[in-house]
Amino acid sequence: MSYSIAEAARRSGLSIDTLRYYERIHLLDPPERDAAGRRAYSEADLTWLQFLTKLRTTGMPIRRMREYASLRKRGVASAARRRTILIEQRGSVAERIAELQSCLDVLDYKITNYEQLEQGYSSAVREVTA
Amino acid sequence: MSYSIAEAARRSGLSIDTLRYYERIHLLDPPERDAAGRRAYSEADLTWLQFLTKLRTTGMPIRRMREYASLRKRGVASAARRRTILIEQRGSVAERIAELQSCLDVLDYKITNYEQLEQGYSSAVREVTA
DNA sequence: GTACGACCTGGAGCGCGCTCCAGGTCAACA
DNA sequence: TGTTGACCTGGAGCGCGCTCCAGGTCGTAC
Repeated sequence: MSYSIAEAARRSGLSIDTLRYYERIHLLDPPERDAAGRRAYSEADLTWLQFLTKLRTTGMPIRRMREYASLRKRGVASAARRRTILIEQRGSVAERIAELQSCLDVLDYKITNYEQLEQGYSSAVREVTA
Repeated sequence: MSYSIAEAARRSGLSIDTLRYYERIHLLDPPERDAAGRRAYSEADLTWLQFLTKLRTTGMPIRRMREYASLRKRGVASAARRRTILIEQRGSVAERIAELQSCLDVLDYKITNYEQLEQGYSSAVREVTA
């Protein structure tokens, strides 16, 4: 089973342009081509794309994804290095979550203030007009 | 008490250039100037900068921060609208946290696999070489 | 009085991650 | 046979959020 670029885009959630772009920058190996020279993405290509989008969502820069991609081509020998990259990324995601949590607290505090203002608590005015 | 731009940068964690940039794009009202025409940031300026950096950390685009900033200048009348913006942002932060959590799960799964590989579980090879 | 360092301005430049475009090929269908 | 539509290529362009630069002004220290 293989997929046209449109189908691969639909399934991966990336745009057609982005798929070609990822190939150009060696994030994705060139997929097979059909008789007419059109890209035919394999199941494995899609799995890899899915993982790439996860990495992207974590905020991993493309340059780092490329490093990971190139290590992957070197097979099992590169497993330790790849693991290190993932562990680092896990750390940075955890940090980011903590950071967002703290922002969430600030937002909650502010929102509460606005609500108190709405309810006529004059003590909230100081905060809201600050 | 007022602060030089260098001091304000140090305290806010933003660069000097960024402070001037924020002023230029009306995220920050022009601070007072000292006798020599140099910026003199007030305590209130710093408080606002601190809040701005929180918003930025949540991923709020600058255009939206500008909207918030301009509402703030309109005083209490704009409080409801500002509250709405913050509530929306809280929602998007919560979503983002959830998304990151799910990425964390994927990373953990992958990392576990790499560790099993290291320990000689051949069943992990399939995953790692995929 | 001159050297220094912090600050000023307007404007150009940059890195990132796409996104769009022109001009072309090809297979399928009316 | 002609038109459509999906796909191709190489390369330019874009929006974001800064970041850097040249050339200038001030106040202080020697």
